[in-house]
Amino acid sequence: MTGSSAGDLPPPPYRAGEKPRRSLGREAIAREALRIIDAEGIDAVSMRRVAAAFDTGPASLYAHVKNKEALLRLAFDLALEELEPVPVAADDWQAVMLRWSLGVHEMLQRHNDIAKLTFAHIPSGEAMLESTERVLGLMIGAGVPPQVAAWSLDILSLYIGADAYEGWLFGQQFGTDDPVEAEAFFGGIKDYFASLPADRFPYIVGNVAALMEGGGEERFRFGLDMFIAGIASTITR
Amino acid sequence: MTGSSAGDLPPPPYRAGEKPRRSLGREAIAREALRIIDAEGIDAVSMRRVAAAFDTGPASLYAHVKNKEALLRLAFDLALEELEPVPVAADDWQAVMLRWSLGVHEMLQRHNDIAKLTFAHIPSGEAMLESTERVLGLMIGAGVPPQVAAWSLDILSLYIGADAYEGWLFGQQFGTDDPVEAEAFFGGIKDYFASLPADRFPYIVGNVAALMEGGGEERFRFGLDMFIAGIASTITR
DNA sequence: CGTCATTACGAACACTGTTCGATACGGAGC
DNA sequence: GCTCCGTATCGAACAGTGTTCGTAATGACG
Repeated sequence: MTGSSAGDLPPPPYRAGEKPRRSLGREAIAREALRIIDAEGIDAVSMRRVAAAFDTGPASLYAHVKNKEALLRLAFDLALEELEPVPVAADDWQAVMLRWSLGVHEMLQRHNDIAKLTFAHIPSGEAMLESTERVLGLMIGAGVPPQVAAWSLDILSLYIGADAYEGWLFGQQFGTDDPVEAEAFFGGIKDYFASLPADRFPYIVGNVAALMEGGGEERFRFGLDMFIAGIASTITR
Repeated sequence: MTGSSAGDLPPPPYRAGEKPRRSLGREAIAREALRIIDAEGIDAVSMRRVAAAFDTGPASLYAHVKNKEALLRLAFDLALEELEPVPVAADDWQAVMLRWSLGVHEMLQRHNDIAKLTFAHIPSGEAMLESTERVLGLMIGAGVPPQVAAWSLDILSLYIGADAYEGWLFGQQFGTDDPVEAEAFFGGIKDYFASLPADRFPYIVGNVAALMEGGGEERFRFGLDMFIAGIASTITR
């Protein structure tokens, strides 16, 4: 792994004023937070819990991190760094965009409910900036109007994060590891839909299967494909 | 300690003289929670706060509501009820869908950060069921494959909720009422983008305006239009 | 040596959601 | 009239939370 605190780039706005003090502090703390997120989820991250990993109290963290919110953002940035960079020489922007989206989605799923931190995150961190730059360039180069390209990137990020978060919430409702209970949960919803009066809700009752099937990766892929196709349709030639 | 009967302490604190006992019922509690959400946001809703509106303690609520989570869901369902029903006689499904989406979006924005409760909510409540039934019927009737229609409704709901939530978060970052601070916030991001090395990030630096402009209603409408057009393109004839 | 900013951290504050146990009350049965 | 019971009420407390304060230790610089 390269130097983790490479500093060619200006620091993101929320880090303005923080000192790049050399101490085993900030990065180690953020990494511990990410570890807890992976193992037990965001709600398990508390200042006391993180501090306990260093055999100290919560007050010790505030010398390195302004907030709990800042700590979580740091942990999120850490997770962002493990995204594969978008290949430089690629030219098929639709394939690149699809692949990049799936990569982000997978990364979010790898880190438990970290998708919750996705919202309202201005892209920051080198990896994210480079991906944005590359995909933006590919789209504009292919003839997508810049405004459309910019908005599309926003919406795409929103969609990826929201789907990953919803997916986690769904997996939370039943034990993901217990297929029996999972079936009971899904079966319950299914039965509820099916039990509706068919004269008032004919389409719901008649399409219970379609409403329930493929709620996971398949649906995500469908939305992705349709969205990318929509972007492509804005190219005027 | 048995000291409770040490002296003649006859006055029952709450029942003294008059009966301030409000009709503490489930609906009243949920309505108060929604009122607090509207006024100060979800994080301001605490059991003590809600209970205080009825001049009592938090324990009193648990006779009517299982959880704080259940309380919030009740409040959310209350907000859902104020959605206008989808007109029965409509036939242009794209117009209906657009109008319905905008209506939901507006409702979410009316209720502060209530969009946070959108995720992983299986459509429940009569209003939501009827909307689902109607829009589903319109799409399928127009030739949209049932699976596409079902997925589209899911994704559409996800998009509406996520955009509303992100919009609230953005409005939270700066005081919505203080345009000076707002400008400072946006200016900060803008400057950060603009300060990136132009040789490494030419497209970001060259499209700062497009990346920042119209982050609100305009972008939401754009995504909506594109998504609906995408659904329409799946109709085979 | 002293100076001084940075880091460490015990203690405390003001909260949070939730549970327990003891009350009070409205009706049903006698 | 009366007891009896299930429900409603709610003070008190528990185990947490994020954060601040004051103080002690640390280490670089002159």
